[in-house]
Amino acid sequence: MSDELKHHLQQHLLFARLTPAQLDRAAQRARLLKLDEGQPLFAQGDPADRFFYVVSGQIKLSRLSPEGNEKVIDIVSAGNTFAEALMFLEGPAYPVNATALVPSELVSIDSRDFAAMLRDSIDTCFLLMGDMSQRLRGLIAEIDNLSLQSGTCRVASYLLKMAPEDEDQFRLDIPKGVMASRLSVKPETFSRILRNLQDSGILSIKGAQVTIHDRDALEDRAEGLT
Amino acid sequence: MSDELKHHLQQHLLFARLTPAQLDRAAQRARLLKLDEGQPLFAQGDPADRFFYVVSGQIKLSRLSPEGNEKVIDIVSAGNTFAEALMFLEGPAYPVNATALVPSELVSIDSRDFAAMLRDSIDTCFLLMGDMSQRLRGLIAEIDNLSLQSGTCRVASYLLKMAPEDEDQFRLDIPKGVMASRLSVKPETFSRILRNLQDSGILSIKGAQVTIHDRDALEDRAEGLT
DNA sequence: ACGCCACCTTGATATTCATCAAGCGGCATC
DNA sequence: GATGCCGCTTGATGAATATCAAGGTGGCGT
Repeated sequence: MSDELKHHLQQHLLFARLTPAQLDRAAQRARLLKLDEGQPLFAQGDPADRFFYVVSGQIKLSRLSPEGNEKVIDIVSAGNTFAEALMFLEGPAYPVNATALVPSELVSIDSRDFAAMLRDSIDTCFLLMGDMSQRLRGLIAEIDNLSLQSGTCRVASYLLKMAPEDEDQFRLDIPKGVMASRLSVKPETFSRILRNLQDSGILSIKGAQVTIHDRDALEDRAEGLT
Repeated sequence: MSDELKHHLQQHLLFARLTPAQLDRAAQRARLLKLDEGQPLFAQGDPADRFFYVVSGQIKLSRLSPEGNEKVIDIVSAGNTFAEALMFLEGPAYPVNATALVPSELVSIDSRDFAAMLRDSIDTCFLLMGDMSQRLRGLIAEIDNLSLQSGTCRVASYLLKMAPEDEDQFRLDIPKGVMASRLSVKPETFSRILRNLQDSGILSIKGAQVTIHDRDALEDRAEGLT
């Protein structure tokens, strides 16, 4: 049982530099959990004493406005961790809601315990700092996107990011409504933007199936050149 | 000379847990620099091999869109560091522009050197991780603000954050145009929002001098209750 | 004190996007 | 196969904010 956990954890960079003894200890304190589709993991404001590694599935991180509007901050997919940066705060509370988009398996790790172990693994500290650094860069890019770019730009660049390099055809792996919120547009607007891109002959969409016809034009849209 | 630098650095948490020898070494490799009003420090995309501590003045961090629009990400004031999180990235490039808003003094520190020193000061690692953690939380709050709140909300909460707890009168310490960009509204819109708040009797503004008449009402606006 | 310049304000208009309301279509259930 | 639900789409309208275009206004140097 603990072996299965170890096996999972070893997949992730954060655990790569631990000694076997440390990994054992981490695995002993870790728990495997399964979530159904739509099942919440934690809510914004809950005390944050654990962080998570996604073995399989997709976890939606979102925030709720007082009026009840939801903004999806990110979708975490298999092989990634989340909430690990909270380990270092004083009275840590999760700043977001976490919900499974599809049936998912997670490993949950005790933050305090892991932090204690970090003191004996400076290499892991550095890995973790690199990780946080990238997240910071990502969030700054996100803010840039939100304040400097139109909805169309955001949709276009997201599609480009989703699309495999060498293949013009692919499937959207998350519901359009969720994707819309991720990009900070309403579902209606998202739909219209996609329609617009189709009418311009840049791509076509059938359900979740996307076919890009003119990648260059799509890149232009992503840059904001009408 | 190096003593002056040491004195400055000791003010900041990041250097609090270094041994005297480590602090000496950091100070030797550090440089003091002065910027005139409006003088750029680095540009978005420049190779990022140093980070900075603000001794006095204000540094504006901003991003530029392809069309030339500027979005102010943050204003760093005396006693704070910035760009330290880039230390852990591979081919680090500054993700923002940095410019002095007023004549400023900075200490610049060699990232690679400091990172090397970090290996011998796990305590400092933890301080740094706490620091990054807070920044992450701040950026998430920022994204929340941008996508879930109106311009008026953002202005109202910013004013509340600026205002001293116990005093209803204070001065805006940065130009309104810069503040507008910080809050992701155009200067015209910013001006109109302020006018609106004045017309509602919530506050009055004369130049940079702000007087809050009804703090409760301002808090309501900040929450989005019209 | 004068004039200049940068910053801010104000007004009129245009654009983007949200909201409201309705219809469509697939998919699961019965 | 009918029923109903949910997610998506489409249309019509409205609100928030940007843009364009003129004025203020204050600070600063001469």
